[in-house]
Amino acid sequence: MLNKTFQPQEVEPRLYKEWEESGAFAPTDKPGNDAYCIVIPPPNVTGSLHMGHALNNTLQDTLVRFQRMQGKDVLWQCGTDHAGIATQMVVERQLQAENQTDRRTMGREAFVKRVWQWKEESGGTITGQLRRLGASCDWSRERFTMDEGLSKAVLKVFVQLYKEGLIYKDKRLVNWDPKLLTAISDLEVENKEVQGHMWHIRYPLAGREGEFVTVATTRPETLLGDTAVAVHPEDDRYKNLIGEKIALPLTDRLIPIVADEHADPEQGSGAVKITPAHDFNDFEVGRRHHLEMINVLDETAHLNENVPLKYQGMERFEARARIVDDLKDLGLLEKVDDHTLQVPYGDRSNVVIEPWLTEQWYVNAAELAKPAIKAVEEGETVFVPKTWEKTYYEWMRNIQPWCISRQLWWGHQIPAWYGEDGEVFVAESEEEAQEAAKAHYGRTAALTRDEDVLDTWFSSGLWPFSTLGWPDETPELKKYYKTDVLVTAFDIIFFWVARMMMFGLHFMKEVPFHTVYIHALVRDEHGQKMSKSKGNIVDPLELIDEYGADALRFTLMAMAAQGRDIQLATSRVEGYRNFGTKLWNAARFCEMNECFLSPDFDPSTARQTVNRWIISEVQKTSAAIKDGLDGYRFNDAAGAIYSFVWHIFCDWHLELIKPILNGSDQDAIQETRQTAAWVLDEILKLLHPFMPFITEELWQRIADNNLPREALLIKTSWPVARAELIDEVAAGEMDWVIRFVSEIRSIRAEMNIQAGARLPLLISGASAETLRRVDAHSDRLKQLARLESIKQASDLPEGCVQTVLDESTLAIPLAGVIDVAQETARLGKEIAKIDGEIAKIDGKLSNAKFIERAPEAVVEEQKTRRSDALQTREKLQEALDRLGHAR
RNA sequence: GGGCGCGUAGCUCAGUGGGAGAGCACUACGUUGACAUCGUAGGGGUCGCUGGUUCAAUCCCAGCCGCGCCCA
Repeated sequence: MLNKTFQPQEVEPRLYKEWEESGAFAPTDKPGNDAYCIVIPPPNVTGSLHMGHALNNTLQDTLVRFQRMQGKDVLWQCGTDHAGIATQMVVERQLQAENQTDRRTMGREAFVKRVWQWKEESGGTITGQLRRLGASCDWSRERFTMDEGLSKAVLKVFVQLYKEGLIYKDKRLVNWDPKLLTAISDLEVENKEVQGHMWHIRYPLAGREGEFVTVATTRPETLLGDTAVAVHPEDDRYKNLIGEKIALPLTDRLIPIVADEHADPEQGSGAVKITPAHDFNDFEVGRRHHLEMINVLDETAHLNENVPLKYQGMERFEARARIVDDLKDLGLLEKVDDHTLQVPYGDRSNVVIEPWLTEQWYVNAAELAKPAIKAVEEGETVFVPKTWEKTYYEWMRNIQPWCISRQLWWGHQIPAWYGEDGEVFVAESEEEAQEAAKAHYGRTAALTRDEDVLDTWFSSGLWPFSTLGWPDETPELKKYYKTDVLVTAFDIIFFWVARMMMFGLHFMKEVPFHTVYIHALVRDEHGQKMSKSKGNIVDPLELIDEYGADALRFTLMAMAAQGRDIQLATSRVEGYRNFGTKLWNAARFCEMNECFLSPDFDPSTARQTVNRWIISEVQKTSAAIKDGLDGYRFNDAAGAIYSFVWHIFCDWHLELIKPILNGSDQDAIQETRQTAAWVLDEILKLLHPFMPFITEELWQRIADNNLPREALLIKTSWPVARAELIDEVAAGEMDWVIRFVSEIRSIRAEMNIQAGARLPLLISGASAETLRRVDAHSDRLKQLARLESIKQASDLPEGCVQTVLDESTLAIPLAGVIDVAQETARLGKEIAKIDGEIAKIDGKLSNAKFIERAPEAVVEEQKTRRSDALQTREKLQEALDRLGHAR
């Protein structure tokens, strides 16, 4: 016997273990099966599960379970990435906390060893949390971006791209993180709006005593690296100064005034200072005018030896204050305005990023982007919702060289070796580099390896094929590439999706997936983005603890409408936990009533209308779920199963069959029990991808009463909708029964009739079919509407409460009991409502153009609606008239 | 400045060129031994505003107002 409620805490770990040990998560490897593959967006190995992961993996797991049940040979390829900067930071912080040491003191080898050690200890956190969510990925194939095979892939890709000229070294401005002491990519920079100042500084003209050009800047400290002042070539105020020199304040340098369209005459004074080594725009100006590039900052953003002695060694913001003071003393500070500006911050370090001149490795992303753009244009890969394709194009068509080197120790070390003269040898191993060097120098040479490592996304960009074994030609690679769908959030379209597309096409000559499903961002219930600093994080694990994994999963699914963010309210999670309880109790009801599935039960042989009807509804629901999931409309799929289980099966079917189960017709009892058990079984299958735990538990518990199951539910076949099981006649008849009961319940409640009182019911004006239905369903009509009797009457007595059902009038004689005024008001309201509807339809039908131009079916529909409404109105009017006689 | 998206019930959100929906919250009443993590019934919306297209607009188009996000 089932308990009153489902206990997720007890059941979830047990079932998960059972699934995993049974091999249910691994591909079946049966020949002839269609392959279906999803690669997981690898979470950071340092990470822990947040709501975004919960949504992302719930969607994937639902798809994967659904496809698996449909007989596909499913691989959900899982793993984690090494998260270069983030992981290195974590370990460095630990070192500092523990023994006040740092990585430089330890040395590279010891440090990297320490990171690996940490990864072994805590790298399992997030995978354990994914298990709690119910994720059915194939753990036996779990990969890590730094493991041997994936590292081999990275080497091969780097070397090949280098040989093809698509990877190269260049000296240009990068986004430099002066705290982490590494370059980072454009994408790792977060621009924040801050309140700052605009300093207007007078730059004295050389050889023209007392004359100035005023420039405005938000970064006065870069003045020391200025190598020009630019004015717009068409700006009449400055035309005559082009070619003149400025005596750069605080230095002894003379710098030219150049004409460049970068100077905007509308902005400030129209003249701008040019610091090519410290500003991306100025860098371009500098190139155009062959200006000197003076780097005035060191790697920690302190002023270096290229500035006057008094400023050397000063921190950048301290230097700013000092320089402003000095300019003021010299009378060169014209004014200071308040100014809002965008300041670049490192997304990991949260310090202000410096554009800094260094030599780094780059990928020619523009070249790799070309086929990646074309593949989406031609529909080889489709984004769902489609609107994200615009975002993808926008980024891909304006793509910049991708800086891939990082001055870190944790990551894939760049396979480049340098000879003593700086000659570079790129090779997959030191031996090969040595050979190349020998060929080059004609002798054995001492080589040193490039110290830097690669951007983490360089390795995760290979994920869809490196995890399948590439560069080896494994059976998995052959079978599962290209993969099916990538499920991810929009914020990593650039970081990851774009790069997988580029690398996939370049190395596999085929897109990595045919569909990219972009899901929502999960926000808090007020629409705020969840963040630690706001303190509005909802921890998915806490929700799982409180409501169970199924409830959380179903909530996310039900709210995962395309193109819209999810605002998560715990009341919704609670509601879907209740849904699980509802199902549990329905199963309990079946158990109590001995509704046990018979292995040879054939739903097409059911004879009872109520059974034929529910069997039809199962088919419709199954089709709706499949439609929803196939179209990535998860909320529609979830809604279909929810309303079927609660509002059709529980609210109506189980109530409607009670009179049969409690009756004496043994054939009917037998058929009804088997049908109910069969429907419950179908429900478990249909709901399994959404709520895997409760369904699997019920699947097994039901078997205890019945017959042993051949397989776990996770391995059971999906119930494909069968059109031949849909009986529209039965559906129409049960719809009538439901409306009958609802009408009576409604008037009882409105007329404040005692809930328990059994009442006699009179029916008049009924057609032969209606009378047949009354007869066929009298037991259930009487029970659900709390009626003592149902009798046909040609004349209704005075003092009845009345309602209209199609052509017939239902009346409850309550002479002397009902409040005539109240009933008059109620009927009056009904009539007014229907009059409104009739008026609206008449408006359309009297419009000649409507008759002329609207499709015939629409006109017909309106006519039918009108005559139905008119019929109801007449009946209601009659009822009202009768009431009048009672006065 | 460029781009994308969103304004539908008190709240959170679906939806559609032709009869306004769900969950939660709210109100009333709880009978029928599956379920109070429940049942039954009910109230509640000028579908942001203004124009246009159309026989017909909450839905399509334009403008405006408000909000969010991405990029510069």
